[in-house]
Amino acid sequence: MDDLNIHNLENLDNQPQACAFNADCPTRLILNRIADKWTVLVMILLESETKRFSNLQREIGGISQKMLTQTLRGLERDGLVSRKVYATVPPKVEYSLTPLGHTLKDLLYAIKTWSETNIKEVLAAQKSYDEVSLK
Amino acid sequence: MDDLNIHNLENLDNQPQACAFNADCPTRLILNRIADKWTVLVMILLESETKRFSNLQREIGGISQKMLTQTLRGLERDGLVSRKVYATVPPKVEYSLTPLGHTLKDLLYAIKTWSETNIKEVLAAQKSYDEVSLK
DNA sequence: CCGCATCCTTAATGATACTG
DNA sequence: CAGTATCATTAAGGATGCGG
Repeated sequence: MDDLNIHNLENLDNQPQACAFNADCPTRLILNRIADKWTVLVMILLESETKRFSNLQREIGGISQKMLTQTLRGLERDGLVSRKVYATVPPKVEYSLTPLGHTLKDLLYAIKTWSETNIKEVLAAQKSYDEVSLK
Repeated sequence: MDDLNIHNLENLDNQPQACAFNADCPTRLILNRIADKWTVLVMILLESETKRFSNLQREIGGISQKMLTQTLRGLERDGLVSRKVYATVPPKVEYSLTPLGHTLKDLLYAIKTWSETNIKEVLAAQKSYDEVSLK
């Protein structure tokens, strides 16, 4: 695994194919994981405590059962979320962050904080852009 | 604009519809912007210096002209990127981050750093997950 | 050089029904 | 409750050609 195509992102002009900028670099996988519509929301909820499937679905507005399942499976496959099944009737499944998942805490909250801080400015920019486009 | 549905993310159990967890909250727009396949790559390139369209396309492996245009337009609309057209023949268009865009610098680099730091562990987790699934 | 418009293909998501 | 499976729908993306 030491031959992964991971390079320094500095001096990009001298390394046009560096790291994630190379379509074949595995680092792209991480970007595509974070760049998932639901990943951030699911992980922020799991960051504070273990939660059940139905709990997550109730708290995340607009997510379908299919999408939640898909997101959780992807996160589990990436080693960010762990899934614990209780052999009871009815079944009970608990999701939590793995230690690796918890290392994303600061990043997740940075995204949350930036979003909340700058949403108004972004909306204003959109409004302005759209008005100009109408001319 | 003071009536935006932005709430505290703490005590989520008491606020199941808080903020980005509400499908109708505008904060979702920000998540969907960051959760764009190309946003992070484009913005990291523009963070250090102004770049031309063809320059960006050359440096981002795998992005099509259509997707780069679409990403840049979206970022421009959100007030994160500014576009400067030179009325020359042939035309020259320069892209750079706005002051608002620059405020994402730390976040962008946090994503980059986390990705580079943990890519091996994620790949190992995927491999392990896939092997178990085959049984 | 930049990038829009069009057509076409493929991937993502939603809706519904069913199971341990 | 927590899914899986299937089908239908929609959205995303690629390819090509044209125009400022």
